[in-house]
Amino acid sequence: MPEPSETETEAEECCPPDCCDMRGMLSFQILWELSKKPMNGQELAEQIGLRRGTAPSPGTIYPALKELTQKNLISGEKKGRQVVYTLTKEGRVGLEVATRYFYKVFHEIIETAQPP
Amino acid sequence: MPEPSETETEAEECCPPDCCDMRGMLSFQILWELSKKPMNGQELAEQIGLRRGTAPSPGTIYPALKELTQKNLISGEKKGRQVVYTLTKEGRVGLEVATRYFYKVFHEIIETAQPP
DNA sequence: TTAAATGTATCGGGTGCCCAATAAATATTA
DNA sequence: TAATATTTATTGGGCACCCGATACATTTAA
Repeated sequence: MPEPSETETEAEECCPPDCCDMRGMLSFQILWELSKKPMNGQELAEQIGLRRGTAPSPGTIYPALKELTQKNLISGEKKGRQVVYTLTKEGRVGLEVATRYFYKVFHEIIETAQPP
Repeated sequence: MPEPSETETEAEECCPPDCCDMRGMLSFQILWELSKKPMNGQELAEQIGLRRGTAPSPGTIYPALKELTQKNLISGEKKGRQVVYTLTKEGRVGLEVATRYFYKVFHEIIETAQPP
């Protein structure tokens, strides 16, 4: 594996700010990622890490997946040594509702941010 | 004061979903609201409540304001019995950084939500 | 068959958000 | 002045998120 970036000037330009806490919305983000494509725990953590700048650790992601499974919003299927998670029908509906809510609360904030 | 809605069919159509936890981002949201105009605690809670569907309680909003004050991101000025909060210069910078981060993490999600 | 690597899962400890209940300070009204 | 209303603030308890460390299961390599 090559050493991280140097030639890659893009890298991640943006990390969690120290002005305010930016935790939260993990389960929401998991549902959204899984709506794009089914994934196992690690890939999911990586995808979320791509957006957040830092990937959630095992102690964060797996309890969240367990919770969402118990709520019947996602379901996991063993494939070899990994567990691939998929949105359930209930999960799709939930994500839709949650997305509308998220839009209502935050869209104005997003719109004041001009893309780089 | 007139009784709440009945003729007003709009009201709030959207509340926190039960599919996933939507807590978090409070201090971020406070900074954003204060960037629109200086406010006291109650008005701030009402404004946030307008977006979220439910307003944060005193036990939520005042500790957050205290924290932000200690971090020198906002500053409060007593006006009669209320304390009017304003963004500090540091707070403005912080909000900008935080907004860029928030955009990076969530803009795709926002964009998949078609406005009602 | 061991050994190493990969992926899943749990544990203990910490923080921010969240509430209802309560208290305290200030301003207004009686 | 005394009672009421308004606003601020704290307390105690709960939960989701977050981490590093550790353990376990399974697959692959030696």
